[in-house]
Formats: sequence, structure tokens, C-alpha cells
Amino acid sequence: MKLSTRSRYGTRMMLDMAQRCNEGPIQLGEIARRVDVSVKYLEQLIIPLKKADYVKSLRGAKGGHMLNRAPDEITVGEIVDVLEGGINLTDCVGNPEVCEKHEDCLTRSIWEEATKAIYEKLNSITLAQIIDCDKKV
Amino acid sequence: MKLSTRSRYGTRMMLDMAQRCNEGPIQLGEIARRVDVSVKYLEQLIIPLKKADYVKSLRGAKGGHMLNRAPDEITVGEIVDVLEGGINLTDCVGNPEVCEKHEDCLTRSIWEEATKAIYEKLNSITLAQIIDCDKKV
DNA sequence: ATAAACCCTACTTTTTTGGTAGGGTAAAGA
DNA sequence: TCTTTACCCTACCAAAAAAGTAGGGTTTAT
Repeated sequence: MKLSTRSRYGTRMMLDMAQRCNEGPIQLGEIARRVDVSVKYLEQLIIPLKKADYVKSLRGAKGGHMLNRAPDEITVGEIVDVLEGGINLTDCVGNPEVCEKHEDCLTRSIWEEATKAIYEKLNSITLAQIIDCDKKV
Repeated sequence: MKLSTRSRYGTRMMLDMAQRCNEGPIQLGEIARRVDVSVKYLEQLIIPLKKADYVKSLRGAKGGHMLNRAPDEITVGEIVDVLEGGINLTDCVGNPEVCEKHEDCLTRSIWEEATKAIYEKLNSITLAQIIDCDKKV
């Protein structure tokens, strides 16, 4: 029931980019230093985020990464979804048939409802909200 | 982010007992057969549930286990809490100080809110509700 | 007594997580 | 054009957690 470091570090990274979304491309090395995670690990995390079009990159000297949408157009739920490979408390949530007892399973609906609760909560939080919240302090 | 088999099997077991809560002590072997989990594994799961007073046991011949409260007095959240060792999406949720960056962490409040969402959902579901729901079908 | 059933400790295996290593490729700027 | 900078890609590895087994001990109803 714990979130993986992929989601946690990935969210930190996205927030870092969100805070600098008007400063042009940002190098991974820079982000790595600030969020305190190795460049190599962040490289791994940014690939699926690029594939899902939340991030775009520029190669070459002076290249780097940046958000592909405004911070208020990206939710934490979307990030977790990409990095965690779906937000599901159990394998049977989206796919009842993976379980041989799915015909008369009393519990699946519980896990479905709980999954929905977490999903809705995370999808209601945008990167912009988190940054703004910080500015007020 | 996946629920462990401990929570899932444990919930199945508690539901099984709830469905038979007026039939006296129920043997683990019987439950194991119905919920399709080894007796040895269920033995492991029932210990913390007994310690937390959700279950009571009778030793000896014709002994067995039974719920220590009415099914509408036990929530799924309580079961998961016991078997999972707390419902927390990250280690820092209840204990900010485990993280050296907790001073200026933008993300902790996200994980706290999401944890709260799942916690409240699971705590709103009693064993009785799940069984009743089944009876209607 | 003894059999049925729970109780307890330890160990093992498998899977997932959390990375590291090392080289390849693209492109901006001199 | 050439070189540097930074992203891109494929493996691999180690530690930890999850999942489950093994085997013996203890209690108690009959």
C-alpha cells in the first residue's frame, strides 16, 4: 500500500519543472541536485512522462526538459498513473477476470471503491495548486 | 500501491466469519477451504486480528474462531489497518521527521490527503454492509 | 488419554523495488 | 564541421518486502 519512489521522486521532479516553467529547458542534472535523486534514476522516470506527453525535451548543448502543458493542466493523479503503471489497489480492479473467484467475489467492489477514492483525490490536485500553496507561505 | 495479500485474504476470512457469526466457533481449516488460502497462511493473519480484539478463539476439540464484535461494528479499514500495519501511502505521512527534506517538502500534504481519502472510504464500509449487499442479490 | 484445534518460531522462495553501469545518439554552438 | 553537452537506450544487479512453508508445541473437550 506504499507509493513507490518512482511516483514520489517523479512528482518532485514535475514540481521542480513546474516552478520553472517559463525559464526554458532545464537540465536533468540540475533537477537531480535539487530533488536529491540520481540523474540516472530520473532519466528512467522521465521517459514514460515524455511518452505520455506531459514533458518535452530538447537535445543538444543547452538542451533540457520542460513541461508540455501548463502546471494547472497536469494533475498529480496523472503523474502517479504514468509512473505507477495505473492506480489500482488490486489487479482485479480494472480486470475482474484475472481472478478465478470473480464470479462470487464479495470484496472486489470494496477495492474498486477505495481505488476510486484515491484516484479522484489525486486527480483533483494540479501542480499549479501545490506551487501556489507554497507561494502563500 | 497494491494492497498485499494479507489485507485481501484477511478481509475474505473476516467476511467468511461474519457470514457465520451465529454458528459458534469456526475452524480455520474450513475457512481456508472456502476462501482458498492455506491454513498456515491464515494462521499468520489471524494472530494480529486477535490481538486487536476483532476475533476471539476457542482452543481444543470443537474449537475455532469467531468475530468478537457484530459485523456492523467492524470496518474494512480496521482490518486493513491491522494487517497492513497502518494505512499510509508514504512513511512520512504520520511521521514527517523520517524525511530529511520535511522542512520544505511540497509533496507530503498530497500524500496525506490521498491517504485520508482511502482511509475514510475503507472505514465507511462495514462487514455487515458487504454481506447484506450480497443477500439482496 | 487423546485427538482436534489453535499457537509459535524459524526459514525459504519469489517478486518487486530501487537503483547502477555503460555506452549510443542527436543537436547546438563555436 | 567538429566538439561538447545532454538526452536516449539496454542490460544488469542487489536489497528488501511479500508470500508462503515447515515443523513442532500447547491447550482443552470429549
